[in-house]
Amino acid sequence: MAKLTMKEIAKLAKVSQSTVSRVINGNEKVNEDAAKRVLKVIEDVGYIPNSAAQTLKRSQSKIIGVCVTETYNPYFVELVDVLESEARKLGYSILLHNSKHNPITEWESIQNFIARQADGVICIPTGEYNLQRMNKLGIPTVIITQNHQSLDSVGLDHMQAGKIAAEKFIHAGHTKFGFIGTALDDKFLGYKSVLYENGFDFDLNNFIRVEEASTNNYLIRQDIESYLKEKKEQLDFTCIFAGNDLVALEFLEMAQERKIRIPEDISLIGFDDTYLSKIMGISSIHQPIEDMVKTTLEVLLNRIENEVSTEKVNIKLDPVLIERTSSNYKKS
Amino acid sequence: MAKLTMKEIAKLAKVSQSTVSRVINGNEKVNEDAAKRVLKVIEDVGYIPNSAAQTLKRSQSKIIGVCVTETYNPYFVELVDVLESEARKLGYSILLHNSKHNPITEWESIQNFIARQADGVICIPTGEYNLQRMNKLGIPTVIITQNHQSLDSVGLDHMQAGKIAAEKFIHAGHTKFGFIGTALDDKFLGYKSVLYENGFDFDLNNFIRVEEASTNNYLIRQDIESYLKEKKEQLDFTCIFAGNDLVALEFLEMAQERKIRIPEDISLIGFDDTYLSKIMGISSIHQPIEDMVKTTLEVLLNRIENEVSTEKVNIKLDPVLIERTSSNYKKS
DNA sequence: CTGTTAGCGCATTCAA
DNA sequence: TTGAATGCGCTAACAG
Repeated sequence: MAKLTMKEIAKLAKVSQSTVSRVINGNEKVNEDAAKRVLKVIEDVGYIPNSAAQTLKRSQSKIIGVCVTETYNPYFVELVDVLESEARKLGYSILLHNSKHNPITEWESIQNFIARQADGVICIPTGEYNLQRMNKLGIPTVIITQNHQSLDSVGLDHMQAGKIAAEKFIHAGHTKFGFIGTALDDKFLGYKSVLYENGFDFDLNNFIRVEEASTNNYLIRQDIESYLKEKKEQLDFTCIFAGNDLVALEFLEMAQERKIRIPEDISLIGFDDTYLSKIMGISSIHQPIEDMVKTTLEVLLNRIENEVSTEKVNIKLDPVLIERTSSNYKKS
Repeated sequence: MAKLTMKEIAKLAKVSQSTVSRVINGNEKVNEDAAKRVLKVIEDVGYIPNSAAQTLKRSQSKIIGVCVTETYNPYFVELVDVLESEARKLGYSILLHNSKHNPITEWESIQNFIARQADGVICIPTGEYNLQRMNKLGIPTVIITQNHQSLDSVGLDHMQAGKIAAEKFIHAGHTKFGFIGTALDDKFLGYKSVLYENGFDFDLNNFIRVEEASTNNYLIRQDIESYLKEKKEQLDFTCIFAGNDLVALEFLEMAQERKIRIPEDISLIGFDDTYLSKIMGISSIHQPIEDMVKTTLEVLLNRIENEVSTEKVNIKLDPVLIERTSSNYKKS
């Protein structure tokens, strides 16, 4: 099946090539009879318009470039999944890239999106590295799952998530608090602030630091082990909030190996509410993926369609704690 | 940053547009001085060639369309991940679609790939539905993770996987065998055949049927529950091989709830060797993802570059059993 | 309502 | 070595 062009369809249907274009795009009036003929030929030969040509002509590709940082976390997988199906409903295809937390790769991806004339970009940034450049791109871009003032963004209120976790722990009667995650995380800030407001202290010795780059079980485990080694296996907290479910999971496994009971000895709350937490019975803070995706797409399409460069939009969605067994324990 | 074209680069560098094209593509000789100027301008203004135009002109898009059936199974996620990074190394971008096991969606995706002038297609088919049509597409296509004689394919030897599981169980002293998975699965055939060869019978009452469409924990669980109900909660086997890790996981959870000990009461082997099995300690049959992806890409690129329509290639890779605790038990 | 024409941005042939 | 000219497949303005 050699590739057919409109010209050939036109010849077969005995009309001009522009008429074929008209019936395909269906905006202008075409003689009913001619239209039928054209449609039949298209059907018969299985003609599909060349979108490279359309893109060139229309200066519009109907492509959205999506760049994520990893797919190890099931949360991102679901995000991409929803993104793809929602975008498809709106007539867009997804060009998917995975930066693997590498800013250089990220930038290459963005360049690729530009080269391919993507109408818009949705990005989970690797950090601040490329944000400025992205801003000057001249292509609508929205950040998802995070908030950055310099660009349109829709994320979760991470600060609020931390607060919710802290409140839960405080209400359950805990007095010694732990945190496990990356160094710079609004969740930690929110967590800590609620502790202070309630007269508690956060002891930095109870911060188990996980590297940004620790994106798989094994690496996270190493971070935990090295913490334990440093602390001579002594844990001085009765509850802990984890920056994401992967981290929560590894903490849980580590605890089980050491006969630390969850939640009796240590209560645990994770983040993302992926099925990892579901299968392991880990309480977790839920991110509304569908909402987030739909909102993101709305913001993006709005930028694509009305290029009025109004102020940046920064939307923060609300987190919800999903309670499971890992935090189901009240201190006397 | 308005979008720049070659023409404008040419003007800025005081050369003709074709010269700019020459220095970018670098095949033809260009005056060294002029080349330098062009490169500088490109660098300065951040020019990126419009690949829609290139695609149109070259009849080559450097896009590979990838259509998977789901991303719920982490195995597919990893597959896509590796696919993307390997394809990128080879200068290709991935257009990713998710058919969600719907043949209509699948066909739409393929059409989209054609419209976008994809140079090749890699597909995990939803079934036999679109295979014939795909074959007549005139665009190189290879099936991954499955084998179909009518198209190029690279998959695992599922039959062999079933055999390995059966052998393991037989050697461990089992005499009553179970299987959980979809109805038509070569793994089951392999499994059964080894049982027969060794003088055992497979009792179809021990086949827990999971629907093809049961692609998440909840649906799988329903299939299991309805089986248990039918059998009045009586399980007449001491070992079971699961068609994939998700299914194995649900079986495990169901068993735990019912105080059925794994592996003491029932030994379990899963399939795919995803991290689900790793975190749950489920023995599982490993699929060599990297091998599979690289081989697939090799086959595909070979088709793209030399359109010699030789015989179909059907490659079957070897499965390997990764033993964990869920099968670590010898019947006396 | 329809055909002719121009041109999107680029690679490439042909002259110079 | 280089510029001018052509055309990839399509949309859209224009003239009929």
